[in-house]
Amino acid sequence: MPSAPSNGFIQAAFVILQGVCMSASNPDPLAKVAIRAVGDWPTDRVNEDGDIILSARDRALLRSLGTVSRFPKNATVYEEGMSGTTRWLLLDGIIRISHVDETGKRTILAFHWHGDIFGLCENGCYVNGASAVTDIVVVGFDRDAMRNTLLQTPQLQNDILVKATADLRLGERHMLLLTERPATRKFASFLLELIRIPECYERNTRILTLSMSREDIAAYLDMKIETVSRAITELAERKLIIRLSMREFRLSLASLKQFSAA
Amino acid sequence: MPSAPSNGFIQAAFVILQGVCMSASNPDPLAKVAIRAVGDWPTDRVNEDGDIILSARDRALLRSLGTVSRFPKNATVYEEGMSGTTRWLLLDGIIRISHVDETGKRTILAFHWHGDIFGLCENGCYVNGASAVTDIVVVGFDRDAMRNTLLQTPQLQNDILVKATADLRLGERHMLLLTERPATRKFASFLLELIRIPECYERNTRILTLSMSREDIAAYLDMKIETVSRAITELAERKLIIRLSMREFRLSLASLKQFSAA
DNA sequence: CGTTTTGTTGACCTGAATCAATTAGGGTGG
DNA sequence: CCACCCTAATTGATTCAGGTCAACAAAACG
Repeated sequence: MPSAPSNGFIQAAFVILQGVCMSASNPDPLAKVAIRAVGDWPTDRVNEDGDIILSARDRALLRSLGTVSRFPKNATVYEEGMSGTTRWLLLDGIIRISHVDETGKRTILAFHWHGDIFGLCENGCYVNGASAVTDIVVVGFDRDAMRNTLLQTPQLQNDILVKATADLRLGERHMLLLTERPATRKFASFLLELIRIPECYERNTRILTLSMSREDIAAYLDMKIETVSRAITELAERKLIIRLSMREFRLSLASLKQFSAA
Repeated sequence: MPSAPSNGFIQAAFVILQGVCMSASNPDPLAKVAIRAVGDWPTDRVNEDGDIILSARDRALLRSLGTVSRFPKNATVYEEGMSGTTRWLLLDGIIRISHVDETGKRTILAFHWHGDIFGLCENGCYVNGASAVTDIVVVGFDRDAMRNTLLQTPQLQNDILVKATADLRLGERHMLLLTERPATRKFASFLLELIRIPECYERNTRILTLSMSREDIAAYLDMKIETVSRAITELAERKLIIRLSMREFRLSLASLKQFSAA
């Protein structure tokens, strides 16, 4: 059976959480099983939330195949270089995927939300680290069991392929973000990426909620926290955003888009 | 039947090439059909060249499904925003995938070599442009025909999924490259990426051949051509590379790796 | 409340962009 | 084969956006 995480540290986090979180939250987290494909897909494949439409049978398959774990904010799901082949599906909360280079600089390669799959490995080791930005609920799948299942359920495998393709596109968008300049424009474009995530943006009130710290944003955009801070200040001065709190802004969507495209 | 490209310009390039190149090269280009997954994969899935091991039946399927086209150096396969849903498999030569932003800046999101698949689209339009760095041979697949085929051949679909996963990793590596600094170190790491591509690097002689211009390199690394040039000069001065010609260097692998990790 | 962490602001400095001038190659036709 | 042209690449001088270092303010936490 798949994968209670095999590393001692993670084991601990897992066990602690069984106690800490389990009671406080959804008694059947697997009810939430969904795979999300951000982007523009034919409506027969993806519902209005961006979730790929799974058959009852495929949902049941995923449920039977996976093992649920919970981690608290800032816990490590796995570390870079750690051996392991579990693939993870995020049910709830936010994950950051990060890489630390030889000089010690940390880069965040992606944030993930519900319905995202993560856990890239090479030679049986994770190539990046994954840690929780907020409290999270994940499902772990044994890589080989998953592969065997996919080979027997072509439609589900196709859904995963659509997901991978969507993630390729997201990677491209992140790359383009990294090359944007000046810094304020880059940050504005980052905000516009976030409004695509329902968990972050309330359409009616136009309130965007940053769930991550300035440090995480800086690591995602390849900037320094001071520069992020200055970018926020400049956008506020130009009245493109209104600060409601440290991590909540009301956006002037049209002007932001115009500024971002300038 | 799949997809002679529907756009007039491409049609023209295609037709011209039927005459110009067809005779000068492999009479059966489809013999080369292969899908490549760069990275470290179990040896039962990928051969020593990095090509995914396809069954004779799956290779035959791909051949029957695809239409071969040829394009000369610098020709456009498709333009950003162009409508079309053909997915392409590159058989020979080098392709650049590029995006032009609102300010006119061109970013190269990827270079592709034999065995790579390209042609991401959203809402029936290509999200980036693809053009030939060298003369190329490609196979075009109709998206829907391809999808139907994949649903009926789980093993082939799994191979494509492995390919997509490999490309996700390549995207991450590109992202990390973009965040490297200073510029000379970034460029050194770029050279180390290229030695993974058999077409670019001759192991015995340690000669690396850049098939693309300084301009392309700059667009891929998010630098200016002057900065690329200065980086090359610095690496040569430090004796980490020896210039053999404008686009050929002999590498001091160990010192380059050390420098790149500094 | 005091303490610690997180975020902001200011002053200064540096590495890459910019602008400008050459130089080297590659291709063409005489 | 060489002279010419045109493009690609290099080098130099200067500027500037963002990094760095340092002080401070504002939340979060116990």
